[in-house]
Amino acid sequence: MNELKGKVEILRIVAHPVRVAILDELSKGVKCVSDLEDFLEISQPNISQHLGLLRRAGIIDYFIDGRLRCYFLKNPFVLDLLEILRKEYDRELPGPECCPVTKKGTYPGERRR
Amino acid sequence: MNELKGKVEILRIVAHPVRVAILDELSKGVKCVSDLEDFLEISQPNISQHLGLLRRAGIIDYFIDGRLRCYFLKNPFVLDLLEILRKEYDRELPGPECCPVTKKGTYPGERRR
DNA sequence: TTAATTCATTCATATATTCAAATATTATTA
DNA sequence: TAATAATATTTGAATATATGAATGAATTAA
Repeated sequence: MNELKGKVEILRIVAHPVRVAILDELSKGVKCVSDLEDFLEISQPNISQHLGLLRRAGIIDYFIDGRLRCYFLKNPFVLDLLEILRKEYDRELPGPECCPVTKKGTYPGERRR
Repeated sequence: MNELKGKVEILRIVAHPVRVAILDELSKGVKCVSDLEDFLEISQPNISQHLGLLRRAGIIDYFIDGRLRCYFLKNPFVLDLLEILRKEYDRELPGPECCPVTKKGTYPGERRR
């Protein structure tokens, strides 16, 4: 799970509005599928598909409680991801004026001759 | 850029190995396209397409220096994202045994009757 | 002006994703 | 054992994405 490649794959899986909503909800605690049904506005089979994707990617897992499947978060990287998804970003980055050398030894802003 | 929706869209754009590589490189400083060509193993037109995507998403921008286009990072959320992509995660999350109530008032682990 | 450099755009094709609809599975309850 | 509840799987159609190939600016150098 530590190589970049694996994390990019996780990113790809997470990068869907419904799946982010599911993960955000799971970050508050264990939920069964019908809990999720209550607050997502999509069909149960569709929810199930998203859960399957997330589970096969190792992002979530479940245990069985009676006839409920109780899903929970399993992946610490995703927790950090959720955190920055919730964070406020008010400004853009400072411009590049201060920055390093490009290929041929020019500095940004400096005109090559 | 602050609503969740926009960030999920950014995630979707970033979630590609080549684009992560580009962004990681840009996080070190301004680079022109031919700098990127040197260390990515894909064709220039393909690099250009990825740059175009990233630019249209507001993630990067460029200034012109002679005949070079010097690209730089523009989005602070993406900086945080790159940071957690580089971070080490050695353990899984603790299990759910400690956790909140599911829909019908059962506790995880507790059997419903 | 011509040629070279640097980068972008367009197009075609292969592949992947999304979602709905129908159906299946599994555990519990009657 | 049959019925029900909770959830999963499969299939298929629409759409989106990825990438290579070819081509097209724009700028600069000769």
